Amino acid sequence: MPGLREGNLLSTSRLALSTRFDEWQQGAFDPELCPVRDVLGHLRDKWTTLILMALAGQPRRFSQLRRAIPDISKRMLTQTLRNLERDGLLSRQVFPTRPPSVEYRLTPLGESLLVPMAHLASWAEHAHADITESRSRFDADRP
Amino acid sequence: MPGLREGNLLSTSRLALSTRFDEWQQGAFDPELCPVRDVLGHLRDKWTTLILMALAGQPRRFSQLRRAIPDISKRMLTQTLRNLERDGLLSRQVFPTRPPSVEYRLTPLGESLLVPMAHLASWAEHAHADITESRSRFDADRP
DNA sequence: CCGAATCCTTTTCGATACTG
DNA sequence: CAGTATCGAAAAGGATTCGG
Repeated sequence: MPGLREGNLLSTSRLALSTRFDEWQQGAFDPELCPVRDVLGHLRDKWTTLILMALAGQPRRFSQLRRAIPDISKRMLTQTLRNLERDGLLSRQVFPTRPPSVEYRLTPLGESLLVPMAHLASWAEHAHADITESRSRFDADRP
Repeated sequence: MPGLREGNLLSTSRLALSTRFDEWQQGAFDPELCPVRDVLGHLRDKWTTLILMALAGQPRRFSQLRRAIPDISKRMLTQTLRNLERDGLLSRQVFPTRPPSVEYRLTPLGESLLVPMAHLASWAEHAHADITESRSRFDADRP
């Protein structure tokens, strides 16, 4: 009975999120008491998700990542990789070759993030048609 | 056997994400073929998640939302609400009172987003300690 | 009470040039 | 190859003012 299960899942999610919201509100949204904003902060930036996806299947070297994500600049790639390494979501291994090569791979913690990320991606694909239609309707009403 | 189930879930997620990445790469990351970036774009901005959480438990009026999220400006609240309304994630109902009041509530589509959002929030809370520790270690190594 | 419009500050991002 | 440094453009965000 998928309807019932979905209903329960929704109630649970709704309760979980609104309860957390109330708690953070009590604490005036102190980052210490509000892990989500702190932890998920980097996921919001432009390239993080794409990099994590590129590394989901296999480890890659710096220039392989550049080729995999053609429109990223060296600067942004470096910066985003640093942040992810700092958070422990990926590890950086330098091979002492000439010229040097550096390989990036997801840590177990980084891989554990793939699970909720895949849920979200799946939701996005599912909702895409509805959202596109809603946008058209909205834009049509006001020129 | 939770270990096995987690393992399978991880494999599935990894495959799903890396496959999607490959597909988008083939299409040069055309937004038409890459719904996630398009759909999830607004979720990345500073206030969207907080607003959705504030509305998860109950509908609220504009000024109630301002009080619920003390450090948001009127401008940003208006703008973020507009984007969410445009995407069909929430609905806006005007009551013809004096002075006017406007109520915002999640649509079914908006509520369906709560489910993956709750997963992600749960992951963030779970990973918070690891990430904090990783950051300390990283920062300690380089002054 | 709700929100549009304006102005200004801060942050983010990208192009370029340079190093081991 | 894998970065760092610097600079300027662009976008996001905030404060303020005004109007229905």
